[in-house]
Amino acid sequence: MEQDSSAAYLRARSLPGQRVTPQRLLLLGLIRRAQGHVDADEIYRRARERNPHISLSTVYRALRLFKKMGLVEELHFNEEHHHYEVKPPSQHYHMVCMECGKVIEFLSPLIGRIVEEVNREYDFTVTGGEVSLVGYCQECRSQETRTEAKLDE
Amino acid sequence: MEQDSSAAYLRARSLPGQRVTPQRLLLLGLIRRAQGHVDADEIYRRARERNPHISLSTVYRALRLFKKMGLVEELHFNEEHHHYEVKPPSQHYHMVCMECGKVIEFLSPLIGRIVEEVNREYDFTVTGGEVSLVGYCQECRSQETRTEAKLDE
DNA sequence: AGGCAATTGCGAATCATTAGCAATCGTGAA
DNA sequence: TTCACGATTGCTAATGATTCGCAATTGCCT
Repeated sequence: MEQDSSAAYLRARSLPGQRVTPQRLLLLGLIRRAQGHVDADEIYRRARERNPHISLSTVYRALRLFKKMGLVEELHFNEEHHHYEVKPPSQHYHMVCMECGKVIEFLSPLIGRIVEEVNREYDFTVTGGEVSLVGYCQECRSQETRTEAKLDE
Repeated sequence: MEQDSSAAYLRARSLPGQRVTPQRLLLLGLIRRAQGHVDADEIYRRARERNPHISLSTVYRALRLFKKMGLVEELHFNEEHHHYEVKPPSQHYHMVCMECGKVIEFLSPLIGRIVEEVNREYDFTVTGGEVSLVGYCQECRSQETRTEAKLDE
């Protein structure tokens, strides 16, 4: 089952000395099966359903490790906290609705072209990246109940 | 002088009831003249040189206001804190070197094409966005002293 | 000039994330 | 298979960035 395949997966890309623990297996499994991006707290919440004693520190440590191992990608939306997703579920990018917060994923061959261009023009070796567009989705655009929030209120 | 032009600039786009204060003028002036992106702490440091009593809260409040007014753009790099820059100094994007942290700005007409594509394909009205590529710059790529930092060390 | 609401400064609060440390548990060698 | 050592965990406390609460100021409209 998935636990096993994660174990092999993890072990295969571990650096020497790195251990495969049940916590890491659980967390990686959760992120893998979480169709899309999740934040640390969501992962923590789901992990506790399976292992009520798991610690938030462990979640953060695992995320940091997975990121360093290249297994997951850290995303920076408009918010104060980060989101994570397995990498690469094919290179895709995000579009966030400023009204309802919905995140739509998209992909475009043009992005590969941009990366090439940057590599060439600026002599920079691009290893990853993020494209986050913001705007309004169709639903939110149609309802004119766009209550403009004042700053201090 | 710049103070005055900023005053006119600010007043012109203020909502009714919004005030033009010396603090806001100072802060906006600093961001405008800060060729490129700066973070809140850097702005605070520079602002104190001119007004030692200015408060960090005021800096954050002004940034939030300027962002809401559309005067500055908030950038999310790999870090825990945000960066800001005046908007739009022409639509451009960023490339961060993972080794030395240098940020290179670039622009590409392809990005406009992506936005159009997204608008069309997903019925999403894009109002802004961010493209952050990461990789290694030429200098860091050449020095093979790429000391790989272990996670816990 | 005068008054009221917007803004400031300060300190404390909050939120996400990280660090310290003793107890535990994978794992490679015997 | 067992052992021992070091990697990892789970606490809890610390940190760093950002926001809040509130009394004191101060733009700005009349």
